[in-house]
Amino acid sequence: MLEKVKKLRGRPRVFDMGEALDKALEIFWKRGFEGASIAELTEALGINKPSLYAAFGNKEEIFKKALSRYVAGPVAFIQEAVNQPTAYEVAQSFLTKAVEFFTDTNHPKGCLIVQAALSVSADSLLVQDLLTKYRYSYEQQLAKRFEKAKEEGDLPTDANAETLAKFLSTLHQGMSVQVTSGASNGELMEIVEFALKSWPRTN
Amino acid sequence: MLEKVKKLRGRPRVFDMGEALDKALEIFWKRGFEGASIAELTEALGINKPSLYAAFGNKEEIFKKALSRYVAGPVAFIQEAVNQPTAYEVAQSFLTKAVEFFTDTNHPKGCLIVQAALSVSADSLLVQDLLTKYRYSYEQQLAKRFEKAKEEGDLPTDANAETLAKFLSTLHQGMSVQVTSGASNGELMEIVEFALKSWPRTN
DNA sequence: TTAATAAAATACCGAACGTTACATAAATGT
DNA sequence: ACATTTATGTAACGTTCGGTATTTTATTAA
Repeated sequence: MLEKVKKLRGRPRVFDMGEALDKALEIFWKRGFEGASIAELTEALGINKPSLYAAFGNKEEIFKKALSRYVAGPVAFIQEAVNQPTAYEVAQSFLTKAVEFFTDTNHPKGCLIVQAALSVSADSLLVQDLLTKYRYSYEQQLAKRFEKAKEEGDLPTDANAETLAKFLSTLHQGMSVQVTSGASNGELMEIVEFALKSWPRTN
Repeated sequence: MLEKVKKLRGRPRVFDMGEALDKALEIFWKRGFEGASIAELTEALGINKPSLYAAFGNKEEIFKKALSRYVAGPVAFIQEAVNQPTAYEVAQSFLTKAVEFFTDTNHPKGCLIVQAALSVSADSLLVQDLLTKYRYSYEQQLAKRFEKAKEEGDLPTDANAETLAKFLSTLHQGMSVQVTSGASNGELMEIVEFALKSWPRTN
């Protein structure tokens, strides 16, 4: 069994980079990109500003690296949803898992990608745009899955895959707002149940 | 016909306060509460900082006064929706007018109350909370209207007025995010049409 | 003509912002 | 032992932040 710790030269880092990024992620999640200050980040991480900059780069780069952890970890449930056997189950899985995620008390409420840079100053338009593109790419994953469902006869041929995907995406984004405003798991689940009533099926 | 302009003492104000608030509103609408800087506000208004502070107070008070114009003007369509004769028409009016409003090119896209203070620093939690309460009060207006619809036999007795209201509210908030991300009037209208398919009716 | 009033313009306040120079400490390679 | 490498802590950088003290200007009342 190989030891992965190859001894590095120089003074050893006193903090774990992964843990540090997770803490930074939590701050960005709560405060948004601009609402999170470098001072708040370094305080939460227990390190000094030069250490933060040396390890991760400037604020935008710290955010992007925290975002990578977010999409690799918490948000991976989207893949799980897309892999469901039927379009209905894809939609149901996507929405219910989103609700579970949003109301999980182990991390800040709501969705980082939805909220972290919705309204920003002119300095942060690149970050705003980055998150917009992330949202769209997730929506497109759903749309492609529903196109496949039409080919498989699982959705009616007159169903609009893009509209269904955008409908789910819109509900998801709205629920993210709702949960940060205090909506409960139960309330959101009722919304999900109602929203799925009109889901198109072939039989 | 009485002249309303009673001559005031002192140097006359060179800007119109209503117009100034409307311009401030537009900045807050685009940038959010924290994303809008006093410098950007004064530049847009064409006045100096002391004039702004003397006329309206500090940043939070300027925001609140701009917000008052927003709820009295653009957002008045909610009253119109609630006054529709049936629950279905209430929902339809609410969503379609929201889409028209969101995509109106005469002002920034999306909803100020949804977006202006979703993710903020610890300094602006009061503003964040204020907007959350506004959202909830609008949702409650819808819920009360649907309770009335149940009494009138316009909605099934087993319908949950709160859930229906929260469903509409969630869609509204999600569409606000969608439109700031580039969604078109047509795309949102398709979502609205789909969302209304499962609306409960008594016959 | 002068006093009183109120807004304008200039110029500044301390604090916080993101970011970095610089000297020091702790490890390894030779 | 000593050079090299890399992270650390302190302390500062220039800029922007929200907010204001002070002086000047424009108007009305007396």
